[in-house]
Amino acid sequence: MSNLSIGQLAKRAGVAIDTVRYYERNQLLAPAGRLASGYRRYGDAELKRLCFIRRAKALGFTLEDIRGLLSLSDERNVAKVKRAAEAKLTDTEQRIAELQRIRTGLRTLIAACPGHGRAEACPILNALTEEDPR
Amino acid sequence: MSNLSIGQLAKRAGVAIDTVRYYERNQLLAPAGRLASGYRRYGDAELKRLCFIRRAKALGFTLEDIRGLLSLSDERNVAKVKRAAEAKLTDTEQRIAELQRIRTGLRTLIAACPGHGRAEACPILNALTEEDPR
DNA sequence: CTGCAGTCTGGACCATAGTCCAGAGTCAAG
DNA sequence: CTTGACTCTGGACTATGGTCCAGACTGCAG
Repeated sequence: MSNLSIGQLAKRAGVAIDTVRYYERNQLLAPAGRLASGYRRYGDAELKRLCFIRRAKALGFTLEDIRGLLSLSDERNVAKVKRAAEAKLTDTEQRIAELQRIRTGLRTLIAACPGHGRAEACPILNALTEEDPR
Repeated sequence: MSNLSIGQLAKRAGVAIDTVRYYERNQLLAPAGRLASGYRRYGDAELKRLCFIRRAKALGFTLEDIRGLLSLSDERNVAKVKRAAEAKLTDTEQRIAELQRIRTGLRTLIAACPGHGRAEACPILNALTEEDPR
């Protein structure tokens, strides 16, 4: 079992030292122990946990979500973990749909804009300028 | 030409009063003038400008972007406006692709997870827990 | 033993896009 | 004139996810 300083841990997990301490402040990752000097010490379990956090973040989970996932995985409650992943999938799909709506709007405007001439002929400016307080 | 108080302006544009003042602090929207008392007064131009901001935000532009668009539209520089919209489209497409990548990851994990049994059999936890610090 | 790199703490600060507050002053209807 | 609604300012506070800093202490190599 490795016995890592905060700097070594951070390097291995690919995050900043300050981020590790930030996670500790936010109850995501506690050190395995401390030296007499107060220096934090981490083992393999903490390294795995930190990698878990990094990967979950890459999947679009917030730190709040991850706190939940970690407590679930501590409980080894597979059903709850699956439901959390499904909820995050739904959420992700909604975000995609929203962005696609935006994309469609932009494409329409760009396609209709000559890109030169008077501003009055520019549908982008017109679409944005039109009074239409919903 | 209407002569609006900040409250009337905010109501017509469908935003909060504080938001109007926030936009002013951030150089997005200045009042047409002030009464002797210091009360802000707005005309049609400001109402249009505020609606512009609201609509651009709905299209996914940040306030920073919008500051740029507003100065372009002041310039009536259609080519630059079109290029800004195209840049935002590219940006939007990248965000969609990123979320789709996340969605694929989640779907794969969910499909492979039995939803019950031992945590070791849960691919969601395993995928997240695997050591693989890139 | 020296010196430098690493670590400690608490708190300030970053961007984003606001929201809310106190305390004072003002506007307009009745 | 009174009263209630509106507005003024400056600053604090929200959430998210960190980043940076000073000043002090520690660990380790040479």
